[in-house]
Amino acid sequence: MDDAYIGDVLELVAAIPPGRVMAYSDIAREVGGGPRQVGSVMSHWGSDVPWWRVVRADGRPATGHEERALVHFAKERTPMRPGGERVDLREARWEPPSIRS
DNA sequence: TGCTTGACTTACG
DNA sequence: CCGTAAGCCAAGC
Repeated sequence: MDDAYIGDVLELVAAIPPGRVMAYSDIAREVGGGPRQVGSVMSHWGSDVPWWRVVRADGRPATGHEERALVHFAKERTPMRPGGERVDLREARWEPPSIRS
């Protein structure tokens, strides 16, 4: 768990556009490591980035932050599934532009 | 060194 | 769709 890794994760999270989200597994595939590591980084150093734009694989917000995340989702008009508890990943999932040609 | 833990996933029934 | 079980990666004790 080095600073470079932490920086990569936070940087990527900070790059997620409003109204869009990324799953822990998505971030893990981008920066390396596993989803749990990404979760660990977020829990320790994610307080100053748009953490609510990082959701679980099923579209539910991070454990322990469901309520606060929903407020932000409503404010950003994030596409939600019927029921409003989970993000509609099909619509809101964001792919970093770093894939370049 | 070995076991437990955690902002997680995926596979199954 | 829901709950359970197993897999995973690294850190903490």
